[in-house]
Amino acid sequence: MASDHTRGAILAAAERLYADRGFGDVTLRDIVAAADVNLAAVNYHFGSKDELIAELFVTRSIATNRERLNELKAAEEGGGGRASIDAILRALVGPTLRGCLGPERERSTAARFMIRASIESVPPIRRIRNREIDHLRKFVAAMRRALPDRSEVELYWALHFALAMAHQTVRDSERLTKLSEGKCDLDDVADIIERVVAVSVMALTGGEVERKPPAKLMARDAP
Amino acid sequence: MASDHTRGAILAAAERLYADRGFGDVTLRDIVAAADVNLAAVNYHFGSKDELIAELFVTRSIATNRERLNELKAAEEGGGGRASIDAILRALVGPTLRGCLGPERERSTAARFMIRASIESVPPIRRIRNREIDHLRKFVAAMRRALPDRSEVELYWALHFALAMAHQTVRDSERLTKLSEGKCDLDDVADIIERVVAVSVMALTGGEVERKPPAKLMARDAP
DNA sequence: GTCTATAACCCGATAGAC
DNA sequence: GTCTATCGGGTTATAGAC
Repeated sequence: MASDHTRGAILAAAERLYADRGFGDVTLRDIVAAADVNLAAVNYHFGSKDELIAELFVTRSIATNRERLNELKAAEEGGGGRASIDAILRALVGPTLRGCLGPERERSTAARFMIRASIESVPPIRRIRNREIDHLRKFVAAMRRALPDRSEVELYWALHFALAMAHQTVRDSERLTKLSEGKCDLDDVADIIERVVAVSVMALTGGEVERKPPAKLMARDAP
Repeated sequence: MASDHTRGAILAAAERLYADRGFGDVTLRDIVAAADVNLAAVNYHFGSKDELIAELFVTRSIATNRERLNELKAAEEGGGGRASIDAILRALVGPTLRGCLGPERERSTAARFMIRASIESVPPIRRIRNREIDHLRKFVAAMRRALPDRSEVELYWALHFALAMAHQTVRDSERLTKLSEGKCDLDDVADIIERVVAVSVMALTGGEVERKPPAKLMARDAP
C-alpha cells in the first residue's frame, strides 16, 4: 500500500499550502510539486480538487465537534444531568477559539488552515458547514434544559450570536488588533472565551425586558 | 462618449451575475455576453477582473458608510452633540442589516451582491474591507463620548461584537432559519436590529462585573 | 481614444499506457 | 497505483483596425 503514502503526502502538502497562501492562490500543480507526487494522483485519490479540500476540512471539523461534545458532556455530568448555560456556551465556542487564536508562533498548520477556511469560505467548505445543523441542535437541547423558561426563539438567537462573535473574532482578529492599536489582546484566549460567553449569557438573561417594541417604520431614534 | 454605456453595462451585468451565481462561478466571458460588449472592454475600462469587483464593492460600501454616518450625525445632533450608546450602535449595524435582510422578493441586485460579498469574501473585497478602519474609528469616538467612563478596550470589543452579530446574521441567515425551523424571523429587520443593539449595549453596561478572572489553564468549568 | 481579434499561458480533469 | 499526454476552457495582454 504505497498509496497511503501518496495520499497522506497530498493531504499534508495541501493543508500547509492552503493555510499559508489561501485557496485562491494554490493550484493542484503547486500541491503535487510540494508533495512530490504526480498530478493525476490527486484526482485518483480524491476525485477532484473540491473533494480534497472537503476532506481536509471535514477531518478538522470532526475533531472540533468532538471536543465540543466532550466539554458539553463533562459539564452536564458535573451538573447532575443539567449543565449551566455558561458552561454550555463555553463548550460551544471554546474549542474553536482555543484552536484558532493564541500566540502566532504556537499556531499549528491545522489551526491556520481552519482560520483560512473561516475567512475564504470556498464552496466545498460552505456545503459542509451547512450540514452542521444536527450538531448544533444538541446544544440547543442542552440550553433548553438549562433555561426551560426561556422561549426557544431566544435560545436560537443566543446560540447564533455566540457563534457569530466567536467566528468573527477568528476571522477578523487582525482588524480588531489594528483598530484597537493592540489594546485588545487577541492572544489571551481564555479572556476572549469569557467575553463571548458573558455577552451570550446576557443576551439570554438580561434581554427581553428592555428591548424596544418592534417599531416597523423606525428610521432614526427619537428619545 | 459611447464608452460610458459600455462601462455601465459591464457594471450592471457583473453585479447581477455575481449576486445570482457567486464570484467563483461567473467568468468574464459570462459578463461580457450578458452586457453584450466585447471581452477586452473589461480590461480596458477596469484593468482587471479584480478591479471590476473592487469597483462594484466600493460603490456599495460608500453608500452604506454614508448612511451610517448620516444616522450617527442625526443621533448626535438630536442628543445635543452626544448620542446615546444604543443610537450609535443602531447607526452602525442598521444600514447593513436593512440593506441585506428583509423579504427575499424585495432584495435588490445591490443587496444580493453585498450578501454574496459577505459570504464569499474574495481577495479584492478583503483588501477594501481592511481599509474600513478609519471609518470605524468615528464610531469608537462617538462611543467614547457616550460612555466616557468605560475603558477603551471595552468599547472596541463591543463594536467588534456588534459588527460580528450583524455580519454573521447576513451571512448565515439561511442556517439560522433552518436551525430554528422558521421560528427566527429573518424578515423582521427592525427586530433583528434591536436584538443586535440590545446585546451590544449589554456587553458594555452589564459586563466587567460578573466576568471571571482570567484563569489561564481553565479546561472545563467546575461549579 | 475605443474596441476587435487573437496570441500565449495556466488551470482542473481525464483517457489510456504501464 | 502511477504516470504521460492532452483536452476544454478561463485569464491576461497586445497588435492593430476603426
